[in-house]
Amino acid sequence: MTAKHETGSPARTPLSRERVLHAAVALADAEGLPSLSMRRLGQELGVEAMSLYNHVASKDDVLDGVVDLVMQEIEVEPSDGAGWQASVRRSVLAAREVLTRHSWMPAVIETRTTPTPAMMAYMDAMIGRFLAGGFSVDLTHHALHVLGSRVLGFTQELYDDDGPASGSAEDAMLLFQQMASQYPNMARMFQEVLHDTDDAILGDGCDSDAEFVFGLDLILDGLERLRTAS
Amino acid sequence: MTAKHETGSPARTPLSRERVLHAAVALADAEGLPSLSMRRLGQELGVEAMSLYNHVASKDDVLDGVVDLVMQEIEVEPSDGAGWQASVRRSVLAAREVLTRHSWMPAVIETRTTPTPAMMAYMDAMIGRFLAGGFSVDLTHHALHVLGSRVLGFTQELYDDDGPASGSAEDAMLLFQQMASQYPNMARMFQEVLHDTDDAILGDGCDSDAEFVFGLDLILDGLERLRTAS
DNA sequence: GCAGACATACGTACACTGTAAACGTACACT
DNA sequence: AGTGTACGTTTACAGTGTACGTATGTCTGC
Repeated sequence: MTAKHETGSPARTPLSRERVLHAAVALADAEGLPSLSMRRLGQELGVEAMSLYNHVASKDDVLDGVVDLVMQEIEVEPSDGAGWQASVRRSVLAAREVLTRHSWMPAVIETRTTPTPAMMAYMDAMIGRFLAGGFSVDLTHHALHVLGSRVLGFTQELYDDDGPASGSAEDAMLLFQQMASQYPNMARMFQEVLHDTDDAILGDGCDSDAEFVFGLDLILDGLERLRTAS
Repeated sequence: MTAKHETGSPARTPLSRERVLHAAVALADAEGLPSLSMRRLGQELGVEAMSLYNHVASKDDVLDGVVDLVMQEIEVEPSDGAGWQASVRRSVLAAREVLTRHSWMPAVIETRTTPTPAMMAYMDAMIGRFLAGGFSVDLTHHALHVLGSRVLGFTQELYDDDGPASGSAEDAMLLFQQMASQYPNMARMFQEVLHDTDDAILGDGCDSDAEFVFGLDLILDGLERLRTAS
């Protein structure tokens, strides 16, 4: 009996994944992360909450999409010949600028378990900058850990473990080759790092305690140098 | 009609704030942060959820208390004469050890807005180590920002703003004097930093963008040194 | 010993959350 | 014209934090 089928309806633009995600970003920007609920989001789009599920799989899916969308705002300029340091610096600051603009992002990212394509692309570009700058793969790996919280403005320790038995060896190999084509630098680093440590594919192949100490000492040494210089 | 008033009840130990908080830590340790709900917590204590509210003000209060409790686990040994670097290092690693043991802590801390006493004490001791090691107040201030995510294993950017008009100038002064007695090093740093910048009491008196760049460059310089050394 | 007072635990209720299932409608293709 | 599919709605459920009113202790003054 809800028959309000006025022919010549106001031609509302149909929902779509993109529209949902954009609305989600806008909502979080405007009213904060807690306001980003499915009902509120639907309301924002003039639609019932459950309708969203025709375009996104779940709220987690929304959050993943939102993260990816925002990460794409970080423009990754090619590294000109001005040296790795300037290049990395600009890139990190670009990321910070975007994440500062969407101040709720760090909190969201920390809840995500799998990195999104845009994050992978960002990391791959970052790794490329270090390698092009004359860093060994090993030192590049360390560098990423040290920058850690700085690269994206939060502690990441991402891809902690991809799940203990999340796939067979063949699956992993396939995934790796697929990754290699899209994220060559990342693939190269993984390959080398995994080769060094005798760990199996399980485990991300780096000792997080050791990485922490490495970064800590790098910072402490830098501070000591500043102290004696003053 | 639920009259089961058996005199000689099993003498259950009465609830208390301490008991609630300890149970909360144990629960989060055992079953993860999402399991830490008021109902579940009451269940763990053999009590209904609402009964907890006789001893804690809210769930936020529980989380604050839990953070403080865990922070107290970090033993802050006095700095022996082995140099500031060793002292700070041990202290940071001690914090990391505790936070690793309670892996849900970083997530909780990020949700807190006001630092707890135990966190203040930890920071005060840390500042003291730098000052005793010959750092200027200014460099100490920078150092804290650089260590940032390292000190406690997460990005803090704490005390963003204590609220724009959260108190009069006299209130702020009183609060400050109270703080000065308990956290002398912190008070000293605040005083000097606030004095340098011409900002009013409002605003934490440090340019977070500048601090970010300072830390970033310190790290990049350290990496460059490692690169040329290899 | 007993009455009243007070702290505390309980049950209920409300406004939220995400989302599973069933339902209706409107358009596209055969 | 018939049919299938896409998509929005409705309803419902199991959670969450917590405000309110009631019942049960336990302790104190007479």
